[in-house]
Amino acid sequence: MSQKIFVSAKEVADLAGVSRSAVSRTFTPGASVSKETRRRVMEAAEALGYHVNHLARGLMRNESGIVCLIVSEMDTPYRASLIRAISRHLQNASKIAMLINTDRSDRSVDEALKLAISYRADASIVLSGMPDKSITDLCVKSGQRLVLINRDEERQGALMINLHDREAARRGFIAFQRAGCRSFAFANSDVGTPSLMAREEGFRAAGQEFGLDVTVERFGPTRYQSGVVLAQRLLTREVRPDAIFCANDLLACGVMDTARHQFKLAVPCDLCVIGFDDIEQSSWSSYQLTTFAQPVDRIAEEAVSWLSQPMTDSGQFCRMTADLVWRESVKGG
Amino acid sequence: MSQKIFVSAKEVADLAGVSRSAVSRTFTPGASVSKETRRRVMEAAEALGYHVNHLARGLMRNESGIVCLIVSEMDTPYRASLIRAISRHLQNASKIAMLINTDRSDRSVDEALKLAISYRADASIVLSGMPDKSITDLCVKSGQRLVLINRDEERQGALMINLHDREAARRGFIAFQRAGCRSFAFANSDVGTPSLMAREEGFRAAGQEFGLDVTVERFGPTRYQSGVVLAQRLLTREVRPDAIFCANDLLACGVMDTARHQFKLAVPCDLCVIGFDDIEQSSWSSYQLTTFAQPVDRIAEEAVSWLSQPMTDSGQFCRMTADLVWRESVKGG
DNA sequence: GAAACTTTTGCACACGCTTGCAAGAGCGAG
DNA sequence: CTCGCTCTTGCAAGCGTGTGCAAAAGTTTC
Repeated sequence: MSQKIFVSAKEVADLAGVSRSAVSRTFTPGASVSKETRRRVMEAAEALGYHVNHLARGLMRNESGIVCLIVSEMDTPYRASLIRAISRHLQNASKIAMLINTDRSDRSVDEALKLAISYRADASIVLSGMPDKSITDLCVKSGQRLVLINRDEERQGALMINLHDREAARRGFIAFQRAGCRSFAFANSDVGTPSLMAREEGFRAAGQEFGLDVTVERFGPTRYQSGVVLAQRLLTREVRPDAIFCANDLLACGVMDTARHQFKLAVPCDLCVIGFDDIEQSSWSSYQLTTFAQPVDRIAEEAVSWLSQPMTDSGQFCRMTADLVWRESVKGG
Repeated sequence: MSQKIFVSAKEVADLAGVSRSAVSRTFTPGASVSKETRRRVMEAAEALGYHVNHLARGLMRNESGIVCLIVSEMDTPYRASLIRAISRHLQNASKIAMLINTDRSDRSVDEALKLAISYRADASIVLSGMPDKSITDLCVKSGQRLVLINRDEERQGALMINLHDREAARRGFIAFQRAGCRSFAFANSDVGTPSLMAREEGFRAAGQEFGLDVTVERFGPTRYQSGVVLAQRLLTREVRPDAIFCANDLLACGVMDTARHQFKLAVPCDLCVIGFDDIEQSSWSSYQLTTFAQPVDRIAEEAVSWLSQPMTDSGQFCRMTADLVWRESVKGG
């Protein structure tokens, strides 16, 4: 191990000819220091390359400034853009994001939260998986803030951010109807994430409401390749759907590509497609996918601003609506 | 501010009826504790929900376990997958990733490194921008490890990971020639990142080597939309290129889409395209892009494993080769 | 049973910082 | 000059750990 030799407040104090407290106060907003002392301290700090040790500060203040982001498959477009938005908002709030990768297993979300506790994170934001209740209770009991995004299960003391998934799916169904579609399908992954299931149920319920059949197909993880398989299954049915609602844009891209290249179908003429998330690729001219946009920036803003609000004992729900972005994958926008 | 009340080693010690040192040793691998004491400590810790305070431990050991990832535009596919790979390798090495977003300005890379120092990070990995020499010197002097990925500028005491960009570009040129192309172009962004410029120069040099003209166009950030503009400029030239090497896959996607949809060109018949990075989208059937693959996982592995190796004074270079992934965007792979 | 040795344990200090407290410095009013 | 006031400053305690040191406990050997 390399010997680290960071410069400490003591050294700055010695060089500036003041006490350690003085340099501490210089770097503490709102503390009482004279103009002159501050100048000398800053000068000495600059010369030595001094930077306050946030670890020690966190230890004293009982507030580390660290916020853990717990996420799997973080290279997925939607996840990546959410991470980006959150990290930006955190930095604006003078906090810092710690990234915990939970790719390995579902249990690893619990491990992640323990890590968050170990680093005395001020808060944790969970984007993937669902932690065990005993762990979230421990977090909350320890005074950590906890935000669950698209998890849709109640946890005491946490903020739960969700979308109106069911209602969005219903709006999607109606859009298909307006476009003159007659045979409706829902393409889902088989991971069973609450928000994905809510979309499926919403779409199904809409079918029931209008007395129309909905075929549902589920397969694999929520990725492009699953979309390929789903399209192959759906488009070889005896009655071929002319409308497919995909649980997410990645699936939709796979579905569209397969419909076009393998089945030689034209979108939207032969097949209408709607997705969910509004990832960047959906706007590319190969797709021009009509989709529901996740309000990524608002989610990030809501999550971060909640972190600095006074704690309430009960859990708090925050439901946002996903706006439908009209492009070319549905007839007659 | 919420009052945080984490349980400390003292409380565990009291409950277990041992000294505080005992519990400290229980959680220190290789320390001397009897089987019996360890059991009682673990029991008490479990009951109270105790977790070692990594902040305090870092303070004592002078080793925080934190590694800063300094990156802008982290929702870009290549960046996102690199971040994912690095975070996974870090966790395997019992370290934790701190994510610093430098979207705002180039100066903010320096700010990011100062933040890394403040949190006494064991190391920083720079994926975007180029920090000022005075800052990197301070990092190294403080005993921090520093990894620069695709930055291609020497820094004392740092590990610099780069690809053989020029050579790859040359191989690309030859592939175009074999495919029977006659009019060569290079599509670049105008951000001037060293690795992007190296690819451009390599391609240019190859043209010179074979006595063939290369037209170069630069525009905007390194994104899809810039690819659209670049295609529009290149494909309206009096002599239309039939081979375009794109500095990266995102540009290539924009170029391909525009060539096909706006100019009604067939790829690869009318136009051959090569990209760089091998992002996921390149394998989607709408693109089937022939491209040079960044060895993302090897980069991450190399970076992380270097962190635990003894420090050398001089900088260290690590050059990897990008393998050409043959798909359908060049004739006759 | 005692000596020689190993293993375990508690004490106390150190890490770098914040902050309450009381003493000091400056200053205008009387 | 002295009193009372405000603004600064240093002292020292404390945050939750790790670890060297010496004492205590346990184990082996003769």
